[in-house]
Parts: sequence; structure tokens; C-alpha cells
Amino acid sequence: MAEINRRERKKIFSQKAIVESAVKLFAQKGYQETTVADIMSEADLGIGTFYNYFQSKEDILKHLLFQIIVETNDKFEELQKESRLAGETLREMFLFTAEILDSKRFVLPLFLSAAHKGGFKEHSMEPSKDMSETERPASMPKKMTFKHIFDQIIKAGQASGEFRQDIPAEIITEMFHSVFQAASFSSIQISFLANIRYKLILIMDGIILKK
Amino acid sequence: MAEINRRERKKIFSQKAIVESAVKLFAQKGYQETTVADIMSEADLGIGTFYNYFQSKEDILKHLLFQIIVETNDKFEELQKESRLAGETLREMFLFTAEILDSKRFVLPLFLSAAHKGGFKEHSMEPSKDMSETERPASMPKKMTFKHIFDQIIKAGQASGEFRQDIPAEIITEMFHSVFQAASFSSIQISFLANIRYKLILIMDGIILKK
Amino acid sequence: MAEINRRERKKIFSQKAIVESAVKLFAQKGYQETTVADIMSEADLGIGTFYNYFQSKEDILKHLLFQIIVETNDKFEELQKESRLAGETLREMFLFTAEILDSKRFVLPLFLSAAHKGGFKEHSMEPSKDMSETERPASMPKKMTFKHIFDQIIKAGQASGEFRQDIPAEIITEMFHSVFQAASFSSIQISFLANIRYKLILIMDGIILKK
Amino acid sequence: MAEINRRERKKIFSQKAIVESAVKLFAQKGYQETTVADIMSEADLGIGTFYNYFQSKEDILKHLLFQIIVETNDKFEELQKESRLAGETLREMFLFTAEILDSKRFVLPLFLSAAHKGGFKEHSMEPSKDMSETERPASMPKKMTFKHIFDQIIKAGQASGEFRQDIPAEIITEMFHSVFQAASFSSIQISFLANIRYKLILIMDGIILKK
DNA sequence: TATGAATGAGAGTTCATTCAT
DNA sequence: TATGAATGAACTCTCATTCAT
Repeated sequence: MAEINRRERKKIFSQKAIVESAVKLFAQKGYQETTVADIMSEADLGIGTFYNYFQSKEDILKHLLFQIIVETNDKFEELQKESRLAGETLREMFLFTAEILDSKRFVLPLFLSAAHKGGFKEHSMEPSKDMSETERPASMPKKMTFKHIFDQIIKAGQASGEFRQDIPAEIITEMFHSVFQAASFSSIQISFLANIRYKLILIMDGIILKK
Repeated sequence: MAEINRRERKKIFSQKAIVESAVKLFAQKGYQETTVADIMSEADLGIGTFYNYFQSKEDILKHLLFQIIVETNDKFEELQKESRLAGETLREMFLFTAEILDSKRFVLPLFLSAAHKGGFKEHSMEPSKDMSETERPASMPKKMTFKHIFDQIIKAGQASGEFRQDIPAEIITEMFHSVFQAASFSSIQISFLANIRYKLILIMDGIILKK
Repeated sequence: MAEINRRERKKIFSQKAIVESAVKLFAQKGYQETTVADIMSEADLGIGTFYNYFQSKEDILKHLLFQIIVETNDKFEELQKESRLAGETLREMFLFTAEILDSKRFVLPLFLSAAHKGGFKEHSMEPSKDMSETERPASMPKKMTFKHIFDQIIKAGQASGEFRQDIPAEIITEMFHSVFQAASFSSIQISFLANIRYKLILIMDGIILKK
Repeated sequence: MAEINRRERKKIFSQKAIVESAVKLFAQKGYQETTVADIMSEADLGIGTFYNYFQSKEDILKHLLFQIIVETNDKFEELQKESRLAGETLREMFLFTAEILDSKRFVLPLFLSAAHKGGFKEHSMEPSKDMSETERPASMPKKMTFKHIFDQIIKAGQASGEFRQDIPAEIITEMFHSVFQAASFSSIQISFLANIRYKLILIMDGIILKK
């Protein structure tokens, strides 16, 4: 019925409002410093409503991180289908990831502090309840983390002789990773993407073997 | 008097115990998760005693960060006196900093989250009350932050033609900075310093101009 | 009309489903620990529907207690019609009550805590709205509580010389009452009814005058 | 020092104030209905202070129950030393227990509801932190619960031929137990102890074998 | 009549900070 | 200088109840 649809639409609207408020406030003040009350006040909804959509404050965080992982995996799958040089794939993937993180900069300190206190691990990420619209088809066996994706590309490049082999792929992956982090909190007066691009050049120059 | 000296020694002893406990616990559990009660219990002192030495929980953090800055500045001054190639200075400074951070890894997420929420800025750092023993002589004009130090070395290298000039010095500085961050939270099974050294090679290869 | 009948039947069906779910869950988890949402989920109905049948969560409890009182009164009336010795009536009534409570054990702690905090009193019990099908005919002057019923039987026994008279009837009534309570929470490995029967023997031996 | 003593005395005073307020309010309104804020307001102390003395709201309950068990065990030990008939011991123990419960009537519904939802068991009771003044010497091997104590007395009476043997000791124990419960919530206009005494007569008459 | 998303008062608990000793 | 009991604002989370559909 239209009535059911309307209700459903309203529900999705509320969920979206909550997520957007959370993203905004996490970005502005950080996760720890943002209270559930803050989020719901920003979303113009009652506090209790939060718990109709997410099980806990940590749950919405997981939701957000999971979303990012999903988007990244989609892009990676897409890039895999076209066959290119590892360098190109790496470049594309890097810039795509940069864009996502640019819009959700708050996640990085969370990844960091989570890693630090051994809290939720990047790979134990589960979708929160009621994520049907972003849920993966069962066909996709497992979500890959940033690390897995970049590792894979770099190893392919090393195997094909495109990239230097005297530095472990994991180390290079970590460098890309850290570039995102640094750029997220950069105080240099250039844009996030310009920042990222410079560093991309630097690392690429450091790893591509010229014949 | 001996009496006064004893008191003085005891005072310094307590302060040291507090700082060491704080460092230990911040490293173990993170800043947010460590309570003042935790610190003082570890230091085997009463809770109230904390506030004889630091104005607030945040204050001891500033103190720790300030200490790091002081040590770094000392090293930089020392390196300045010997005249070397920028590349060598950079390398030395980088490895020295790595060592300090290796022993105080907890500071990095704090720098990040602090930078993020616009809390205490790296350059607004003030010594906490009663720091006589670590305080700089008035002769030293200003403490330089990591950023300032690396910027200066890199700019010198660019000016002398040792380093490439098509990438802003600030960007390169940030890369070094981010290497520390990433290595602090690395899950790769190699030591912090080995990790750092690989990345140092990578960046150096990316910036040094070969003739 | 058939239409009205259907609606009527559906209405009764929903009410029954709610009551049964409530009984089941109250018995399983206790009253406090059972939420309205739990009940309606068990009944496979929407939360809001609950409030079409009961005014509040407490209301359904009153309803359940009222039902028990009604059943007990019916039995008592029936026993009154046959004329027997007080001892036999007491025995019958006791075992009948035991059976009811056996199936609704959760009510006893409620009686207790209700009595305790002076909440709804056993005798202020009112039928909840819309109880037409269980409602008593106006002809029945008043519902009698457990206490009234047992009191009456025991006083009759004392008057006829069957039971000892040196102990107030109310006290004996209370003993029967407490036997139910204790048996409800017994951790002894025998059945509720076996437990009850042993105690019946004990009390009967204590009150029946042998000539 | 006197100063330490004063502090210590004040601390004990606060603990006592909290415990007394809790007892009063639990008795008045029940455990569930009493909030920590209520208790501390009654005790004229800040809310946070509660958590300097007890780990949680449930903790103070355990503390109170533990106290009762300790007192009961002491009495039992004492009675054991004097050698009497089981009937006398039972009578003494019963009346002593009645007195304790008379002053802390609120505990019974708690025992009940705890038993019901399988929460803390009577025998898993642990002293709460900082109970030095009521703590048992290590010499006392184990606290016995009400049930254990009464069971032991009744079995002794059955073994010596004082009590009837056709009814399991556990059942008789439970009857005593239930008498406390019922008397705690009695609405009969006689005192708790008078109530108890009548029932004691009834049960004794039911179990003592007359030759 | 049936629904379930929205609500917000109120619960238990934490912890940086104060202050009388 | 050292102490630690006292504090209460602020937090996360629960749930009976409402109301627009």
C-alpha cells in the first residue's frame, strides 16, 4: 500500500537524517566528543529514536565504516574487470579512496584509536541491523579492507616487474594508508586532493622501476 | 637546607612517578581511557596529589608533548652545529624522532584528535606549571614543532639543489610525519624502527635528485 | 452481521493472543523484565495494538489477577452447593487453587510486591476495559479473594468443631497462602503438586481436631 | 594519627548512612522502585558517593543479604554449642530469624524474585568490597543459608525420632521459610512476631511425634 | 482495528575535580 | 605537600506510551 510505502520512506528518511548528523558531528567534534543527544538534536529527532535504528553509539560507527568498505570493494571489483597496469589501477584506487575519505575524514582517527586499543578490528566489521539497502549480495564472499586491496595491487605490480621488490608490499601499502591520514589532518593551505596528488607522485616515483 | 633539599627531591620524585605512570598507562590504554585515579594508583600516590603537579588531566598531556618538543629541538640544535648535507641531517633527525615516538606512541593519536577538534594546537603548547627542571633558558627564542624542524631541513635541501623542488616542502614534511603515525599503529610483523627505515628509503629515493 | 461477527471474533482472537503471550512471558521472565514490545512480538501483533485492549502494562496484570479470582470464585460457589465437611471443602479448594497457580506462577511475586508497595490491593481489583466475555453477571455481589474464601471455609470448620479454635482463622488462611508462594519458588526436586500435597497433610494434621 | 581515625570514622559513618537509607527505602518502596539517587538523597550525600562504597546498586543488596546470612550463621553456631532437643533448637532459630527478617522485611521479595529469574543465588553470595568489619574469620569454612541451617536441624530431629519422618525435611524447611514470607506481608492486624508464633505452634504440632 | 516510529523522562554509572584535614 | 571522600554534571541506554496513518 501507499501507506506502507510512505511509512517506509519516512523511516529511511529518519535513518538518513541520523547518519548524516552523525557524519557531520563526528567530523566536527570527533566520535568521543559527540553524544547521542547531539546527533539526534542535529537530526531534529528524539533521543530514543536513535535506538530504533542503531543498537548503540558504537553501532552507527560500525555502520559508517562498513559503508566505506563496501564502496571501496565495489570500486576495486570494477577496476579488476578492466585489465590495466598495476600502476594505473593503484592510481585509480588511491584517488577513489581519497575522495571517499575526503567526505568522511572523521573515520581515520577512529580507525587509529580503534587499532590502538584493540577495539573493533577493521576486518571484524559487520553490517548493523537494517542495512538492507547497502547489503552485499551473498555472491560476494568477503569484504576486503583497504589494506587487502592495496596489498593485492602492489603485489601484482611487484610480480609483473612494474614495482620495486626490495621493499615489502605491506610497507608500501602502509605508506598509502598513512598518506590518507596525514592529508586528513593537514594544516597546509591546499585542498585535500591536491595534497594527496603530490604524495602520490612522490611514492610512485619511489616505487616504479624505470628501465 | 638539607630539609628543603629533601622536600625538593621528594617533590621531584613524585612528579616523576606521576609522569611515568601517565606515560605507561596512556601507552597501554590510551589517553581517554586512562583516569586520573588510574595514574595515581599506578604512581602509588593519592588522587589529590595529582593536582599539586598538574592543573588538569589535559595539562599532563601538554607537559608530555612539550617534553617531546624540547628533546627534538635539542637534537635539532645539535645537528645544526655540525654542518652536513641536508639529506644526512634529515635522516638523522628522522631516526631520532622515530626513537622518541617509539617510546611514546600514545602521543600520535592525541596529536591527531587534538588537531582534529581544534583543541590544543601543536604550537600553542605551553609548559605546565612547575616545570623548572625541563624549562628552556629564556635565551632560546621559541620551541619549534616537528613540522617547523622538518620544513626547515627540507627547504635547505631544496635550496641547495639536493632535493626535488616540484613538490612543496610542507608536503614532504607531512609525509615524514605520516610515516610516524602509520608505523605507530602498524600491524605488520616487523619492528617500529625497521618499518620506519624502509619508508625512509622510499621517500628519500623519491626526493633526492640524482645527477 | 457476519461482518460484525468476524470483526468481533478477530478482536477476541487478538485479545487472547495478547493475554497468552503475556502469561507466557511473565512466567518466563517476570513482570518487570517483560516489555510490552516483548508481549506483542510474541503475539505477532503491532505494539500499538496492545493499547487497544489494555490501558497500560499494569492493566493486563490486573486483568490476569482478576481472571484467577473469577475462576476461584466459580469453584467456591460450586463447592458451596454440595454440602460437605469443611475439611473436604478446604482440601478441594486448596488443590484447585494450587492447579491454577501452577499454571500462572508469575502472579505470586506480583501479589507480594504489589502488597508490599501498597500498589493495587487484592480487593481493589477491577476488571479492565472490554472484558465482556469474562465479566461476571451483576447478580454476583462481589468477587471474593483467596483470603476471603479460605477464611470463610476455616471459620465454618471452627464453628462446627472440626478445626482447632485456639488459632485465628486468618493465621491459618495465611499459612495456606504461604504454601502456594513457597511451592512456586521451590528448588526441591519434586513437582509443584507433590510439594503442595505434603504441606497440606502437615497443616491438616495441625488443625483438625481428632476426637 | 587522630586525623586518620577521624577520616576513617567519617567513612564508616557515610557507609552506615548509605546502608541505613537503602534499608529504609527498600523496605518502603521495594528494591526495584528505589533509585540510587533516592538512597543518596535520603543519606544526604552526593550520588557519586554511592559508588565509593558499592560497585553497583545490586552490590548493596548483596551486602545486605550477606549481613543477614552472617548473623544467622552466628546464631546457629551458638545454638550448636549448647546441646538441646532439636525441637528447642528449631524454635530458637526460628524466632531469631523472625526477628532479623522483621527488621529487614524487604529482603524476602528480593530472595523470591532473584530465585525466580535465576539471578544471584542465595549461596553465591559474596561480601561486597570493604566489609572488613563484618567479615568472617577464615576459620569459618562456609556460610550456610537459611535452608541449610533449618534442614540440618530438622534432619537431626528426624534422626533422633523427635520429628515425623514421613515428610521430607526439605518440605518442612520450606514451610518455615514460607511462614516468614507470609508474615512479612501479612495484612492481619497482629504483630509480625505474634503472627509467627501462632504458625510455629501449628507446624510444631504437625511435626512433633507425641508418644 | 492495527500499526510501529517517535518520544523523553528517568535509570545506573563514570570521573575530573575540589577541599578539609 | 599529601590525601581520598565527596561531588554532580554528563553520559549511554531503556521502555511505556502516543499518534498519525
